[in-house]
Amino acid sequence: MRNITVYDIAKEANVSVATVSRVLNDTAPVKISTREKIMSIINKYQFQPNALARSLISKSTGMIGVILPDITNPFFTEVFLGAEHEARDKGYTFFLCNSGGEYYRESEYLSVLNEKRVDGIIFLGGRVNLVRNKPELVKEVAELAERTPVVLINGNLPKCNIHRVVTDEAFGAELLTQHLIDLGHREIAFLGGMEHIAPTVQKLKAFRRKMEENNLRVRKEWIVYGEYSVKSGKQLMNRLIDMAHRPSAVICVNDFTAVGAIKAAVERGMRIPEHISIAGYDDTPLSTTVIPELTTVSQQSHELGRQAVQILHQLINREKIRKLTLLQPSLVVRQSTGLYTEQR
Amino acid sequence: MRNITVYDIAKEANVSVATVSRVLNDTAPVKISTREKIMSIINKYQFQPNALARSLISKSTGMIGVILPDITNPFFTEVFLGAEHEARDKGYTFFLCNSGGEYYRESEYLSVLNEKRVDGIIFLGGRVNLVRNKPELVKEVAELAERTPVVLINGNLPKCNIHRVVTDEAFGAELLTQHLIDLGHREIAFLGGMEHIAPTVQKLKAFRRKMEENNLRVRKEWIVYGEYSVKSGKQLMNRLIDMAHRPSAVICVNDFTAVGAIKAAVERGMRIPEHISIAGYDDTPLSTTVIPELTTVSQQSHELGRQAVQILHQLINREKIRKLTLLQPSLVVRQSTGLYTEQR
DNA sequence: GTGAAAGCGCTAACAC
DNA sequence: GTGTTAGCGCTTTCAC
Repeated sequence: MRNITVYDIAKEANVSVATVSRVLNDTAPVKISTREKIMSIINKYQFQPNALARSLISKSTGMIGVILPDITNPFFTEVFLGAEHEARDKGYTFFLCNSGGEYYRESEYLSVLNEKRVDGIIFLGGRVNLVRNKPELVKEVAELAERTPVVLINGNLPKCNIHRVVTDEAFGAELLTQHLIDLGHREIAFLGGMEHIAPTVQKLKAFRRKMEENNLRVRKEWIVYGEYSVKSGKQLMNRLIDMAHRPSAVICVNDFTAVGAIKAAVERGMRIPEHISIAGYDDTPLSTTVIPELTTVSQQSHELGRQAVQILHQLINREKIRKLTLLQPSLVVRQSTGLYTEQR
Repeated sequence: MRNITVYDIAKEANVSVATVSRVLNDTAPVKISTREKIMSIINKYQFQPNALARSLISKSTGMIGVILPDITNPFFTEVFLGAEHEARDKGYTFFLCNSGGEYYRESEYLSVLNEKRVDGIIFLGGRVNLVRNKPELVKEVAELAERTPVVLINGNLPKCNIHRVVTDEAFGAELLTQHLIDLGHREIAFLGGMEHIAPTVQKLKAFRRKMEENNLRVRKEWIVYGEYSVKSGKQLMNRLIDMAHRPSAVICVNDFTAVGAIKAAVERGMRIPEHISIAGYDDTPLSTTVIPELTTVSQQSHELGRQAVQILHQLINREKIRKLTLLQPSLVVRQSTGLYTEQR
């Protein structure tokens, strides 16, 4: 069965395709009787105009591409939800591109999104989180950004001047550090994350600064790099526990890592926060799921997504808009951090 | 700056658009020297053919729509990952449609996916999980399925004969029930889920059957409906704990609910599994994150997604393929269930 | 109010 | 091997 088109509708209604198009788009007055006739035929066949053909002319697809490293991480999932929420009444739909953080897959997706002529792109993780980037990787995005609106979430690309919406991750880390210091902790460790990933570096730097400000020493063996997973958090925490001298508090690079750390500590018979305070970062749903509930920093993930779409929308409509949107993170104190005690 | 097209390439290379198209698609031999000339111009301008125009002709977009109720639930996220994995080398990309389980939004998405002429649709949750469905809701999907390949995951639509890939949820519930009985439990409760949702009904029925088989009584106040969230699990468990007579084991409708149940029990000073055994369903990443780790049933979520894409792919290529693909769930015993003890 | 026809960017006969 | 041309399904001037 051939697909039904405006021509079929026009023919059956004894009008021209132009008229059908007019009622479809309400783009010019049509005599009420002919409009009704056309509508009834449209309904009869459940006719829906081919969006491809429309987009070819209108040069807009109503599609937004989202490139993110890991759909399995609730942080990204929350960002997506925020984006989706904002996009609802604006009529956008989403291409979800799960890059796994691999650059070649990011490149592939960039290219696909371009071919499919998405109206805009939201980019998270992977190359936009690199401390020092490869020129080719940057160039790919920069060139695409000249044709298609792109916004980076919690990331950056050198010399690119691409629109960004970011939370001040350093500030979040400062909040956390100060919180622990206020609780009386003087020996604090930093767990997880990779040395070449910008958000990690920023947090770590802020942590160090805050410690210094308070005349507290940061032991270098208490800065342990790893990944961003529960598994990694567990391993790293075990390493920490095995040390002759343990910290009384631990800041983890994200909630996943913190949960892993808690698991390791509990398995080794420690009580949290009595024996050790553990803090996460991101305030994912996971943080209220775990026992004890996690003290963490809210990145306003939902809001990040919302704002990104809002900016994209303005960009698509050729409105001028500030390049940088900064959101303030906030400390969320729950049960996994407590007053420093001798009891270790 | 106007968009660059095959015409621009053709002009600069002193050939016709047909030749450009030929090198683009490798659809006919082209003299090597002209091919090279064309390629160099393509590279020079970073030309990428407009997929919209291509799709208009080829009648295939390489896009698959995924409608699911909650991107925040790791079960769906794992299914998506499986789908994405299978789709990689097949060249599909995904429209992610988060319905929130609301029928009107499902309808909207169905309509959008149709207009955008996706090559196939994967449908999870919402209306395909209803015990008794509304004809309009069914009709929408059925009609679309005549034009576009559709596969349902863990769902069904009456009289529709749409392709489905499902896990045998009843069998999973039986495994779980038997497991608890084998541990010596005789008083078991069922927590969470809604009365009109098919997967829940199936599990519950299987639970009852298995109990009967073992001459065990199912108290009706121990079957408590609710939702599928951590919060709901917590509430329901608290209700159970408040009862004069408590069960020694609890089967939860999904992992979220089980985690909530664990939280409630722990907060009330109970130890798991010493005081009460708690089991989940789905084997989401959450189940290894919680303390104690969750005994649960694996739905093979990743495989569900993989198979769905595989079937879609065959459907798209007009291959004949069985309507029903059944996956066997498997019991995953971890720490949250244990031998029945008097200690309560 | 309505129709004829051009054109969006591409592919695929068909001709040479 | 390569060019001409007719669509794919729609929107949009420009006439009338």
